[in-house]
Amino acid sequence: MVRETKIPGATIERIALYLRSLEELLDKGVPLISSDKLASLCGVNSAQVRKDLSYFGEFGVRGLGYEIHDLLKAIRGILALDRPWRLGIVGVGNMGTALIRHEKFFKRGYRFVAAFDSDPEKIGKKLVHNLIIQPMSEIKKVAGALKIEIGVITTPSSQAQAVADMLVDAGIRSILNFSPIQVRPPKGKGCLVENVDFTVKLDNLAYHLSKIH
Amino acid sequence: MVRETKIPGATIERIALYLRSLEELLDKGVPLISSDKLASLCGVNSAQVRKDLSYFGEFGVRGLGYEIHDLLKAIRGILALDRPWRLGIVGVGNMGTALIRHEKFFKRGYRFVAAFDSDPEKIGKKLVHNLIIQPMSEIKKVAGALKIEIGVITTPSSQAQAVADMLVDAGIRSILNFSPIQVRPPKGKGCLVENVDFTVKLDNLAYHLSKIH
DNA sequence: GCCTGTGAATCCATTCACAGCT
DNA sequence: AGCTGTGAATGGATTCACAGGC
Repeated sequence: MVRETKIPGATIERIALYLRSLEELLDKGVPLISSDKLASLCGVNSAQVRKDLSYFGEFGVRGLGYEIHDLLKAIRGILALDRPWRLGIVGVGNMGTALIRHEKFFKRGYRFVAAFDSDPEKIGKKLVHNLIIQPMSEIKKVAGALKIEIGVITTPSSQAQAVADMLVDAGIRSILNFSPIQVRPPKGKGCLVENVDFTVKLDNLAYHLSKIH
Repeated sequence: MVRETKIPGATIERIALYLRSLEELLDKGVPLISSDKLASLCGVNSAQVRKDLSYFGEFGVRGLGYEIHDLLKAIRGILALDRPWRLGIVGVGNMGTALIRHEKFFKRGYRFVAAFDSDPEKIGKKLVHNLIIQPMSEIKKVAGALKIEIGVITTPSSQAQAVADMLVDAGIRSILNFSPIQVRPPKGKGCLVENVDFTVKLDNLAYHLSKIH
């Protein structure tokens, strides 16, 4: 039963992965899956799947496997995706626009409730229904009024740290940073930061490619 | 001296991170840095920095620290960023465009030499100098002719796996996948895949936020 | 005194292997 | 027979702590 004893960070990441495969399976009408099948879909070991899930409870049936519908519901509960999350995005360039248009976000409960940019040309532009680009000076006011929970940074890297500071100052405790610098949260304020630095992934590929030959 | 004995994957990722901080420091004119300072810039332990670097040689001076210019050169050598890498991108939507315009890529030696899309409307459009959108049917021919080394997938997720298969079929052995499904390389062909699934990172934030309350 | 490089110790994560349920 | 749930074993990665050089 939902033991709160030190759940590995890697487990949470994988659970999010299982969610994706399970959603797909349910769409295809598959009702049941074994840890073995799910594992190979996600490219992990089957004991890993079972152990990961076991941190949160017993969701399977011995001899049968997991009822996909139920497991999905359980995972959505675990990841707190059974309720909407309110996002504010800073930096409406190509990357920002791509994220806002990303249909999968909405499906999973992530709602962009505000968008900010420093370019005066862009202020006032409507992105989608209800979402109008506002100046960055409004962040503090808007974040409070709209109860923004997660701040997304898609500015050039030169602005990224300053934007992070503004977000934290506005009371936001969770940041997803897409700019290719490591954003550090102001110490103390207990702000979570996830850096999505894909240039690092590219460097990884380059390294491994150069080893192969 | 460059011992090839099992270098942890995490070490490579961090070395790429150090590279970013060091580039910034050099721009600022800082000539020297200690493992301690570099560590806190990157949010890691200082012993970690030293151990990571020690896998590849001895780059520091006891009592002083690391000469940034030299260390940068060494790291670029380690990550094989001392030569250009030829990329092909498939899917020229907002995300693809954002990547192509990303100035940091070019600076680090990554060159987009070809772009593909399935939308007939987009075929023939010029993105930047020399880069014209081609139909996906051309992937195999073009990949060989232009010696594409890394394939970047920025299509909708429904197309991602099929595109990956096409890339591998075209002889590409390295894929960076931005679509929010886990792309699996066709078994056997020794193809490296890095998945940049930022929806997973968001799920992570949601999970941790919900714990804090 | 300052700071690197590294074996040893610790911590964390993955995998094995099997008891137990259906 | 089939498959889950989990302690025990293994394997990796991080951190400690200190010898050694500037």
